[in-house]
Amino acid sequence: MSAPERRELVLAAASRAFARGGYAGTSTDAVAREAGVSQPYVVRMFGTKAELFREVFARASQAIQDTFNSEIDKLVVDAENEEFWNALGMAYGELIADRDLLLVMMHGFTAGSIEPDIGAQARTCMSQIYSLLRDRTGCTPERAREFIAQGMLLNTLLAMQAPEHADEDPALGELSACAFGSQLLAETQAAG
Amino acid sequence: MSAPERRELVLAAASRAFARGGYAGTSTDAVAREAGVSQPYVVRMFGTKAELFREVFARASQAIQDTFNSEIDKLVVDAENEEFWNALGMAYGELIADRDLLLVMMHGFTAGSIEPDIGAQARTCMSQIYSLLRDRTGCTPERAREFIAQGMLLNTLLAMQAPEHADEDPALGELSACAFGSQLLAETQAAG
DNA sequence: CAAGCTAGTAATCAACTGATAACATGTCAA
DNA sequence: TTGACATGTTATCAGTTGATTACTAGCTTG
Repeated sequence: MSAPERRELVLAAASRAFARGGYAGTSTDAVAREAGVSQPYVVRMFGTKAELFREVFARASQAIQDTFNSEIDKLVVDAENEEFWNALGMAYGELIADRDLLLVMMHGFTAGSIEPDIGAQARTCMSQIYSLLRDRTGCTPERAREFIAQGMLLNTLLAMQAPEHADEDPALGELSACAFGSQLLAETQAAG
Repeated sequence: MSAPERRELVLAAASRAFARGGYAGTSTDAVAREAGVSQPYVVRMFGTKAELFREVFARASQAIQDTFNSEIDKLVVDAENEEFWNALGMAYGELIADRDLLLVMMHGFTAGSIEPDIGAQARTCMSQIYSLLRDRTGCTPERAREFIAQGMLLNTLLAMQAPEHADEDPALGELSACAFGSQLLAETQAAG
């Protein structure tokens, strides 16, 4: 297999592994096993574990921005209209099909105090998403904040596997249903 | 020093340490050094690292619920009134004085896939807070969701040290100011 | 004083981690 | 054919980690 192909394969495996364990909780060996290659190969391919995580995180960040951009391209932009924001929220739902993406983001947001480079990257990511929303929709800071806050709640509920355990806890189920919307909830339950 | 006193001391140290590094990223030795005791003593006092984290997390969870409960006791409950929710949000601000509390919560929310017991506890915590809000204010699921979502955004921004770096990135600064409110922002900047 | 309990520490361990170095294999151009 | 480069692996290492065991000093009670 060619190096770039293998690289993509390892990055995909790393995304799954980091999504599960976070930065500190995932060994390079775990990534290697997930990718079906040897551990030293993973390390040499990316230099350090931190570099590998940063690349995985950068791709997740880019994927989210791409999704928002393409969705805003499609929609009639009207920041005053709740329908518009619902549609944009549904676009975030597309991403939920790839759970790992959001979990990697989530872990990146919390890994900053342990690995300052990751922290800086996480802040840049958040800043870019906020700027994207503001610039392309012309909305108020409050509206953008509310939208992002909703996203953070979804990330958190996903991270704690709330949808999968919704039936065990009525209150948690109600919150999950309310946050994800009923159809997305069914998807995430099936996935978990 | 008596055992219960020492225990409190170690728990406080563990709270600081875990807030910094998260569950996986913090060693029992790091906690021990922070507390000024030996590493084996920390382990024997709590059995395992996971047990220690769970106790730290349980206290953080309880503190947040206590804050909400006592604030709701003080306020005139009116779930339709935005003033009421602003006041409750400000109560969350009291907690920001103890940054570690929120960071421990945040890390607990993401540690579930690595340590299932912690995951279950995190879900219970979220469920209790949601139930508390719903039961004591009589608000709609949507209103409770929005309030919690706002809290998750604050946690995330704190975790990525957004307030401390607000001046380096105008967009991030604007988001932070909007999320925390300007006076709380100043506090968190001073703390960081 | 001696026996026992409490509050600790020092020494040690096996497992794991990220990283390095050395080696193997295949392919392709001169 | 041979040499160089690309794509990997095996072997190895020093440091860290959570946990166990055995020990010690101080207090208290009979």
